[in-house]
Amino acid sequence: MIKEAEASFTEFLEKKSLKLTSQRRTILRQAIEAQGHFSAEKLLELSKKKDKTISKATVYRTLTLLKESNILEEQDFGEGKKVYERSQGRKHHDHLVCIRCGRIIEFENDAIEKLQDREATRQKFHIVYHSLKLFGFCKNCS
Amino acid sequence: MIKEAEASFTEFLEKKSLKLTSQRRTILRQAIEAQGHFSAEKLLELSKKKDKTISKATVYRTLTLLKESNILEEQDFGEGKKVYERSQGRKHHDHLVCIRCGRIIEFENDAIEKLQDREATRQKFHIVYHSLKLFGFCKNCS
DNA sequence: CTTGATGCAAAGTGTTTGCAACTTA
DNA sequence: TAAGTTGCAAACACTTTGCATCAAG
Repeated sequence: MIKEAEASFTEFLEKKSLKLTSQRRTILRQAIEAQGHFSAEKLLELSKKKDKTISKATVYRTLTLLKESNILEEQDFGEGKKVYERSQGRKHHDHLVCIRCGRIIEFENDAIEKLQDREATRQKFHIVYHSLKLFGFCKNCS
Repeated sequence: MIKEAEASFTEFLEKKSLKLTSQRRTILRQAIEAQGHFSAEKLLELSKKKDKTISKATVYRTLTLLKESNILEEQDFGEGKKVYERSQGRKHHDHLVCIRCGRIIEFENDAIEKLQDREATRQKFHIVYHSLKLFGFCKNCS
């Protein structure tokens, strides 16, 4: 998983004549190893544990590259900050967000996707990406 | 439309022992008269035209009340700021967002909603509200 | 005349940027 | 050794808050 991510990040960087620095490698590893959704702040904290000189600025700059290279996907659950999740090698999915405990449940639903495409066609709209979030109470919080 | 909104805002305020000030009335009117989606900044600008003493703080504080009273709905299209739209007396709808020209198209799709409910049931999740946004190119921008 | 509301400016939050020093290819 | 990268702190954009003053009920 790390290997795969490093390979595609390296390729991405080379294609853009950018450099693979030790900071970028560290941040990438922490991002891939982090499970679930994490914020930029969390990623900085994790990265600092491996290399205490890594700065906030570098984390934000690297996050931009990781998004561009489709290794990470950015999500906004309306908590005032963005969160990230690994996307490379994973299927597309949407989210249920518990507004009491903050738990996030992922789901895949092809039928919904199909209807979205149909709706877009009806509107002569070309979908590039979408975001579906269902907010409410999870089974523990109901 | 204004009458209806003023009536329910008044009722909301009374229920909470809050006061209907001239500023709140002005901001409410501008919010209802504004068409489409508008930002806090835009609402401040509109409100200042009617009463130049109205402050940014009051607009933000009033927006909170207008959301709580279900007169406005908050949307985040990922442009870095929140936007608002009138919700009272309107049907629920979702959005297509053009990532080139910024155009926002509303649509209603009961079939999608039904599938969302079914998915939630499957996950033993109780939906309170949801957000579905399809990002891409509108017919003029394709 | 009590309680809540206002305007102001300052503080907050998450994120971005200018720049001189420093690495990578 | 040229070109991109870093850490730092300052700048940013949007939103919230503390407080003395003001107004609605």
